[in-house]
Parts: sequence; structure tokens; C-alpha cells
Amino acid sequence: MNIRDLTYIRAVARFKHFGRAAEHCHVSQPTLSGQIKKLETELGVTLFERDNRSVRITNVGKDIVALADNALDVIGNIRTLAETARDPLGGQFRLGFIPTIAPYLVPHFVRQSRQALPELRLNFMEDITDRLIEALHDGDLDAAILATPPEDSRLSAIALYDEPFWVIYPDAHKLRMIDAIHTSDLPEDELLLLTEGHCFRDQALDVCKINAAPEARAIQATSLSTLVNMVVAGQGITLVPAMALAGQTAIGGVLTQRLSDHGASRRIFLTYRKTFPRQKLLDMIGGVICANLPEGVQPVG
Amino acid sequence: MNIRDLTYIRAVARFKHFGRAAEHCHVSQPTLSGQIKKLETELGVTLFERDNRSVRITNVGKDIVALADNALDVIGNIRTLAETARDPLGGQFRLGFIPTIAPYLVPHFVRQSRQALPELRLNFMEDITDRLIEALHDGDLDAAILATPPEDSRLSAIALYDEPFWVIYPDAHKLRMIDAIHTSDLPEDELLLLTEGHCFRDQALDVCKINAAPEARAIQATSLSTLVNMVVAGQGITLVPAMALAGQTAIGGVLTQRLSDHGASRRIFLTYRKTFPRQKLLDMIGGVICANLPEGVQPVG
DNA sequence: TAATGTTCATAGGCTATGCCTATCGCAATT
DNA sequence: AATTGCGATAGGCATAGCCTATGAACATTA
Repeated sequence: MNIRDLTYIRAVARFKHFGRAAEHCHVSQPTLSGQIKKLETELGVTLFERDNRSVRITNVGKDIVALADNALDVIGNIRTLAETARDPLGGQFRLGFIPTIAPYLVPHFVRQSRQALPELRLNFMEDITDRLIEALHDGDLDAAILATPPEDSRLSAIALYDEPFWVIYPDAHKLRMIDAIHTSDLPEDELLLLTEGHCFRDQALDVCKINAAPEARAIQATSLSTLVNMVVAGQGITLVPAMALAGQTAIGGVLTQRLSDHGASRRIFLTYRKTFPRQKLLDMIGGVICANLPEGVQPVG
Repeated sequence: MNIRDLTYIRAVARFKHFGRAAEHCHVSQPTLSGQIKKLETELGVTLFERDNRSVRITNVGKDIVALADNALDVIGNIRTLAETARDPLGGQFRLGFIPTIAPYLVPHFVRQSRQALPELRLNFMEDITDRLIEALHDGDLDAAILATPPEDSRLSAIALYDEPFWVIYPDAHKLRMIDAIHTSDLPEDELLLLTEGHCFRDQALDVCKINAAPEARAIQATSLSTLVNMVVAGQGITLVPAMALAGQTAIGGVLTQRLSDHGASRRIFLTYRKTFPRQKLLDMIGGVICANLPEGVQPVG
């Protein structure tokens, strides 16, 4: 057995496809096939049932992959611990963001973090929640800024701040007549949303109490700025989290207004593996972020 | 990094000696030195400070070895799980015993276990408590029969039975005049004990409330049968756990009597790593043992 | 039905890793 | 000054693990 073998079986279990698993591991498919076979021989069990149609994981396979995940986590911590020992506030730190936060939050604290943690090589990655969580589990990410509390028992989180929701609508829209807009005032059929997979899409639907059949909403955007542009173009109205406005409440051709509903906001978390050994550094990074928040959001506590 | 590297650093941390660590790992000293050095280079930290006098573990080293222990435990469980999958009630099971239990308990259940678990390759090992616990942590042992409850948070145990203590004294000894012997009746200076390291030595001292300076008790034995022989030879009196008498209360030249003190007994446990994946098998083995106890002891519950 | 595509397995060759024995260098002890 | 004990170094060998090229089995498409 081999540490790398454990990453191989983890990848096959994830992709259920030898070729894609090999690609993910940066080795050729025959190499991966060979190592999987070697491991199965060594352990004396079949981990994956495979033919030319599909790859299925066996029951033992499932249990063993779970343990492999576990072992890889610990081994990743060995590396992190060594790096930390070389330089307690240095080394690499890979931080993930969801797309509805990254462009608005990063510019506000990146300079300050350079100052507070000059030796830290801070790497950023942007993706949707599900994939960030996957990257956390794989050890490809040290922490992630998410807008959902962790449900996974292996993850933990520091609450950073609360971010209210705002409505954006064309300046000719009838919503301009309302002083304090509530979600019940919003014309459901005009609401523009992000594509599936973005947590803010779900949060917008949730706060508006809409159960949208996905195909019913044909017009969707992949970024908040596109969403705003669509409103400018008169295609409808939309919700955005406060930071997307960056304090600018006046945009050409549209009006903005904070939603007046109690609870029309989301809480942002710094999420990490419970086993991650650099807890002190997490606190410092969370502190730097909270000390440099853009307008329109309140730090927690 | 390499799984084997983790066992190397674990061994060096344990022995603080490259040569003996190498021996324990069944590799040559240069091989182990080389691999340690390679790992230190890879991690960029010094794990062990070494010169011709001594080997000291660094602070990071300590933390990393702890994680290595952890990873090796998980990896051992992968192997065990695979073996279990091949044959749920089969495979190898390595069971340790303390010397004051092994010769009396094993013969009573070994035949029955063959019958109840015909596919199980049951291996026995006899050593003192401390070394059995070490072997448990190293994954060299799957479980151990101990006379002390586990204090280590990584271990758990099933209580098997309670074993009273008996006095053995020459038949001409004045103790023969007492109907119900209590520890307070025992002439402390005549008491023969096992050598240091045997838990029953401590238990005997404990129940008699003696704080023996080690050098004060020159005459010591390494097995209970030797202890009994010494009593037969008239060198003193002794205590033995009930099973050592195997139901025979009459031995040539000596008399035996159960200690009448409340609490003059010890509880025997089947101890194992909390993470050990074959809990069901543990229960079965515990069951077989309890169902075939020799005379003089009572199963718990 | 034949051609094409997809997917995992096999074959053969190369390289780097990990192991060994022999030996060195240093310091403490005799 | 010689001996002993310890870890480090040197050099050589076997093999584990990687690659590319190709095969075999099945499914899909022309």
C-alpha cells in the first residue's frame, strides 16, 4: 500500500470512472488501473466492480475509501504542521470563495492581509459551494468563505458577518412607489436569478418563498454583475447581496433598495476542516476580513 | 512521504535510537537514517536532533509523530477491514495476555473458540501490561486480556470477569489457625511477590496496603507457579489470583484460602483500540471466553 | 451490418526509489 | 592511545511505479 494509492481509490470512488480519476490524479489511466489492481490484490478484496459500461464501488470499497479519506486528511495535516513549524504565520494558505462574494470581498482585505501576514502566501480559488466543500475534503483547500453553515460533521466554521439582501429594479418600475419593499411586494415572474448551483439563487428563492421549477425560469445569469446588467436592460428585477452594491446605491437606469423583511440576509462563514491544524491562523484571517468589511454588512458578535 | 516512513519516525520517537528503531522496523540502520533524512528534507523541518550521544525529538517532531500514529492506525484498519470482508469471522486475530492470566485462561477457551470461530486464526502473545498496550497502539495486537481498566483515551474495553485473590501458605504456618483470612492477618515481611512490571504484583501490594520499596523485597518470582513453588519450599507466603489454583485448593505442603476482604479481587478486561473495526468479533471472543471460564471466577453482569 | 467510439486491461520499457553492505567520523570511555 | 557506540555517507542492486502503445469488450451510429 501507498499513500498515493489512497488518493487513487478516492478519485475512482468520486468519479466512478478510471479515465477521469486518472486525470484528476495527474497520472495516465493505465497507471491508475494498475495501482488499483495492485492494491486490490494486496488487500485481497475487490474495491470496484467494473466493466466497459460503468464502475461501481463495492461495500468494502465504500468503507475502505472512507478510511482512506481519513488517512489522507491526517497525512495532509502532517504536511501543514511542518509548514507551520517552518513559519508559524507563513507558508501557503488556500482560501476558497463563492462567486457572489469573491469579487466584492477580496479587494477589501487583500492589502491588509499582506500587511498583517506578510509571510503568508494566500491563494484564492472561486467556485460554487459544493465544489469548494469537495476541495476542502480533498485537502485542495484550507478554508472557504461560504454563505451556508456547515452541515458536514467533519467541517467547522467561524461566523464572519451578516449580509442583507437588496432589490434592484428599473427606475421606471412600479416598485419605486413603495417606501419599504418586502419580498411579498416582488413580482415573482419578473425575478431574475443566478444559474443552478449558486447558493445565492437558493437564498433568493428561499427568502421570497418561491419553489421554482428550474425549467420555468429560462433567463439566468452566472454572475451578479450580469444580473444587474439584465435589470439595466429592462429584463426584470433581481435581488443581490449587499456587498454586490459596494455601497453604491445609485446605478444608471436602476434603483436599489434594501429588503425590509426581517431575515432577508445571509450569514457568511469561514469554513474549514475540523482537523485543520492551523486554527490560530484561521482566527487571524477571519479577524483581518472582519476588520476590513465593505459598507453594508455587519460583523457578527 | 511514505507509509513506511511514518513507521520509521514512530520507531525513532519511541526508542530515541536509530539502531534499535531500525531493528524494530526490520531494516538496516543506514536505510532508516536515509529515509528519516529524506522525510525531514521533504517536510522542511528537523524531526529529531541527533548527535553521537543521543537522539532528541523536536516539538514539531512530537506533533508529527502523533499524527503519524493516527494515520498508521487508520491504515491498519483498512487492512483489517479488507481481511474482515474476505471472511467476516475469519482472518487473523492477535490476542495478548498478561502472564498471570495466559496459562490458566487460554486452555479453557481455546478449544471452544476453534469450534465457535473455525475460520479465525487466533494468535496469542504473552507480555506485561505496558508492553501489551504498546503493541495495541502499534497495531501489532488486535486486543489484550488485561487486569486493569484502560486509562488511555484511545483504548476501550469489555469487562469479562472478576477474579478473587487467594492466600497460599505452608501448612505449618500460623495462618492455618484463622478461619477467614484478611489482608491484615498477613505477615507483610513474609509475602513473596512477582517482579516489577507485573500488574499482579501491584494489585497484591495494593490490596495489602503495602508501599514496598522495590529493593526491600529481594526475593521475587517471574511467574505464579514459581511463587507457589517458593511457598512449598517454605520461603514465605504469597497471594495468587483465583485461576492460578485452577480449582485445586489442596497442593502438597501448602494450604490455600480465599481472602475474605471485600474487594480482594481484580476485574479482567478485553481491551482494544477504540478504532478497531471488528467490534462484533470482539464481542464474540469475549462471549466465548466468558462461557468457558475456569472455576473460581464470576463473569461480569 | 460494419464502422466508430468509449472504457478498462495488458505489454514493454525506463527511471527513481528504497534497500543492502561496507565504511567513515565523531565523541565518550577504558 | 585504543576501544566502543552511534549516526552519516558511499556505492551498488532490485523493483515499484510511471509512461506510451495497443488490445479487448461492448455500445452507438452510419
